[in-house]
Amino acid sequence: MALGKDYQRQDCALARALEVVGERWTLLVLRDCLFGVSRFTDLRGRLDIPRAVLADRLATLVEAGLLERRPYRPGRDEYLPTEQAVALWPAIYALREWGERYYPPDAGRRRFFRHVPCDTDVDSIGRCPRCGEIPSPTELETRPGPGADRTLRDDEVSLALYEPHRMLTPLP
Amino acid sequence: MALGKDYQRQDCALARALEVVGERWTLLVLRDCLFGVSRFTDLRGRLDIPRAVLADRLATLVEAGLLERRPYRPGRDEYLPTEQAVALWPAIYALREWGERYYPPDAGRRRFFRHVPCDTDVDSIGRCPRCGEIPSPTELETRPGPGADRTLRDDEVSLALYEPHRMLTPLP
DNA sequence: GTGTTCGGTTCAATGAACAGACCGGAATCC
DNA sequence: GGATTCCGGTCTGTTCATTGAACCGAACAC
Repeated sequence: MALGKDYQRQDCALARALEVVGERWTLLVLRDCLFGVSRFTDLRGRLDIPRAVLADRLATLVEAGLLERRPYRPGRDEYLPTEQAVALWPAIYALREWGERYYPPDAGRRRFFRHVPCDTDVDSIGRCPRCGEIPSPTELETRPGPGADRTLRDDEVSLALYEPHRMLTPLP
Repeated sequence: MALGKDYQRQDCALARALEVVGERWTLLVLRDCLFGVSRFTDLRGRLDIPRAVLADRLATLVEAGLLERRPYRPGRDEYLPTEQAVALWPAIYALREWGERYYPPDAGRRRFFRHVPCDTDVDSIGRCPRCGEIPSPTELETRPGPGADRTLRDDEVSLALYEPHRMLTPLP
């Protein structure tokens, strides 16, 4: 979100949320983090986002408590989603579903999410039709649908996501 | 969303959705439209948004098919949410809930939503505990909670929303 | 040592957001 | 019917975020 990332004088939970995750790129970064992407270079490879902006968004998210920064090798850090970021999944999923519904590819859905314990795809509100629960992403596996365009991206992360992948597990 | 409102080369329903509703102010405008606000001046009074930006967002939303522009008097138009905008409610609600949970006022929740046919408040995933359904906003009534700050705004719309109000009915 | 990759920071240019002035048509006041 | 007000914008100059490209230091790889 551009100029003035805050919404002063808005006594509203939505405005508070958007102050944290409403900036450009932020939700896409979080989506990838929930998929299991954690390194600067991998995020860069998948989102065509300027380095400076990615660095800024990651720092903002760490400060806001959505990501935890942790070295995975001396001098190299990775960014892992906290519980607060995981709690954002229903909102991300709802936006996804809306986009999938109103802007569908000709070939069909772009992506599916399966509730692993029940071996069942979740429905349009993110509920598992079998157990009736709304699973956390930790219990979901994602896989591409017929509408996925496999020619669009050839970075490592996107290639890995053309196969089924358990969410929140390291990628690629 | 600022500069470059599109996300090229992202084969992803979330990116599609954010291209439409991810710009700054857009979700707040839609939230108010779903509450029942429809006129330029009323939106201006409640969101401290520059006129030019509001005009731009409304035009964009009309073109995208989320709002319908309709004269309510010769020369004066109002903006009414379409079904596509109503379908965005689960996403807006999920973001709201996340904000309400992680950035709560000391006094408690800012706002409640009641499923009118069941006379029951919906839960954190927007479900009515009584009937088990996820109601459309057409069946919801909103009212302020103990965390609402009644001193913050004194525009007509906000004053009206300090009383219970059926969503999608004209306001103020 | 030399080269490469990673994870950034710095920089100038672009363009969106902002506050505030302006403006035209319709209704209202007198 | 003439002046005024209100509504729904547009226009203007300034501020600030985003962008792409260049740069940079630390850690390996050989």
